[in-house]
Amino acid sequence: MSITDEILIAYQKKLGQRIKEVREGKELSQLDVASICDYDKTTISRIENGRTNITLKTLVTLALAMEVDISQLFEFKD
Amino acid sequence: MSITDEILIAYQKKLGQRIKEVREGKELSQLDVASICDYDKTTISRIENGRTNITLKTLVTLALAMEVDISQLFEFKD
DNA sequence: GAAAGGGTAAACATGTATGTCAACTTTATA
DNA sequence: TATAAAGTTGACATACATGTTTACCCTTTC
Repeated sequence: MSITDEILIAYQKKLGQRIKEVREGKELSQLDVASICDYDKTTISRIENGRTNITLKTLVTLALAMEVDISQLFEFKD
Repeated sequence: MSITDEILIAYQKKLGQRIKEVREGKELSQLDVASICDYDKTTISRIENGRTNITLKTLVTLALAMEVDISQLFEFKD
């Protein structure tokens, strides 16, 4: 486990929290977002809990589903 | 090739251009960044040319190497 | 011309994100 | 209690990002 890996996991968690925050702000359930994205709810849960090294494609899909800019998903502290 | 895929590829290209812009602003070559990240220069070239669905880990690594916030990498139009 | 630096590209291996399903917990509501 | 909705987790399959090597194209500089 390198330092970069630790930073990555911390970042995954913060991004997941931010995605959850945006989702809840739009009053959407994980299942709502999953269904709009045509993802399984498992995927949304994994992302919000910082258990995945998310790809740009997934970020684009989530941002479209929640009607926000991707840059807004990166608007968090640290 | 779905509409989402087309949006993704357009996004990959814009992000790649933005990464290149930031790198050149710091007067770094692709090889410089690759060496700091411990990546092969092939990887940097693929990313800047929008040929890869980049992961968060790679974004974190590039941002650390170029000493910018990840959010700055998403600061481009559209 | 030759050599070196910067960038691009194809091919293959490996690791892992996501797809998918099943089972579980938690919370709310009746 | 029980019923349902929301969320979590584990397991396995598939697709693809990245690691790596090799080879190539441009410039520039000698």
